[in-house]
Amino acid sequence: MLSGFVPDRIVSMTIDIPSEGAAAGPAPSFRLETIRKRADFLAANAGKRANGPGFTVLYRPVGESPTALRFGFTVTKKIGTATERNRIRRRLKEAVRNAAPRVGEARGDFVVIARREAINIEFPVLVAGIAKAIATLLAGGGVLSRPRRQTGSQ
RNA sequence: CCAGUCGGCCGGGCGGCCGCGACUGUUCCGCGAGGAACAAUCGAGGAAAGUCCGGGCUCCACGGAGAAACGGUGGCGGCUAACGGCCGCCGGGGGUGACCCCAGGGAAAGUGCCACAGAGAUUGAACCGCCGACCGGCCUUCGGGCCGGGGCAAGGGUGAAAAGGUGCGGUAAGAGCGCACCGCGGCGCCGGCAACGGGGCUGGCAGGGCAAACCCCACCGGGAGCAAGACCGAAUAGGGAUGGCGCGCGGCGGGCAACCGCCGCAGGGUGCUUCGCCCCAGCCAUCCGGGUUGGUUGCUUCAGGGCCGGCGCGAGCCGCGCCCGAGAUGAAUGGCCGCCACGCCGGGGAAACCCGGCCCUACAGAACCCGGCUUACAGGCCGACUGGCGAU
RNA sequence: GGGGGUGUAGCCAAGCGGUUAAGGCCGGCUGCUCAUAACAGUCUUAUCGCAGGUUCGAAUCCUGCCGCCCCCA
Repeated sequence: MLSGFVPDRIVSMTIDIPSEGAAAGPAPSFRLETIRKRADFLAANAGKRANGPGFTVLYRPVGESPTALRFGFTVTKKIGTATERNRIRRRLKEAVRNAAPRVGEARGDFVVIARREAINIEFPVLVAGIAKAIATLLAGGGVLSRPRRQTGSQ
């Protein structure tokens, strides 16, 4: 039963993020592995989540996964037109590609869910936000995802 | 120079670093399916959009074909694979003009509707009016006057619309009553492929509007859509076949039999008990078929675009000579930066232009492929033409 | 990819060719009450989603757009 579930909010710890050189300088080579199966997205839904500027990150530590680190991107139709959705997803992917190597050896599935504000957020802010969210999740922080309520009983 | 009309085009450029997808090549890894690295090449649009039409392609249905029903289209001719698209022409309307707009067949096939106002609204009428020729009556100064019967539809008024319009004649007043012109109907003639135009004779006029009301006529349309369709096919559960082992007793029914179904008893489980409820058959092996997640294919080179030459007023057609060519699939074409154009502002200059600064760069993302239509769009370029003003 | 519905005042809505577009809620004012509510009376509020067209006349009919909602694969 889902009734006895109490989401324990964990205090978000501040993590040192190298602020200088966020946008300048060539990003280190990093190959982005993306999630493509619907089942993997649904599985990540049950894990912890952390919010950033213009997005939410879901984390699912997968031990036996063949690839150690994978990222998925979700941009729903409600957010905007096709051009806007494309732009948001590409910027988020690039932000992840710039931010991911700084958090060290991460393992598991991360799903980035975009919000509409992501289209106007400065790119360095996006990169820093992604790095912070990933670090928070890897350190065990974040908020547990609430299970979806089935009936409207109060 | 100002104002305007029409048509066509562009939709920032160059470069650096780090990335993405496809294909080809080389190398490496792997028994293999396949994977990795590197290099070269290519990698969004004029609307890729809306999904409003038309096709190709695929499957389904159907003897060929036609009809009914339903839906669509609607001047004529042409273009086209086809179209509700485009071109040319005709007719009507608007504009000084360039030019623009029009669902533009049929109202004597039938049905229906036309509110309010108005006297009258469709086999239509006389409210205010006009007349006093004709008939009757009264009066008379014998000129005529008045009243009634009656005649009329010109004028007023109502309306979107009131039995052709204007003018002259005519008349008591009037009226296609007569005439001229215009409009309309009928019949020839001429021009044109045709829509239609021109002109002749003739008819005094036959008769309202609405078909984006039902309808009639002509023409067109079978349905669904690449998530179409084809192939491969995991785990788990379930289905079928065969074999092995197992399957309490009795009755009834079916069957040659193996066996199957139903009922009762026995047995087991639950439960304190009566009662009640549930179980009473499978397990294993091999094979087969359906099928979900997933994968492969369809999948991009064809009614393709551009240059050139020829034909056509044009839409287009022909010729091949040359050049070009996205293919993703939780979905590639991106992130950051520099310079320069374009634009704006300020300053200088007679001008070309120079210097400094700043901002903007729209609408928007392929999803099987084409032809159109419609809608969105910062800024800019080119050409043709019209009207006005000025100069020569 | 395919299909359906809907848009009328701040809200819910009727009207589907004919004067000036019902009705209810809300709001304003007045009465009643010591006061509020309720009740009674009265008043205001409409580019009929937008743009063209047909018609004498359009919220209504036709065409093209726009927004919102829903369904199927």
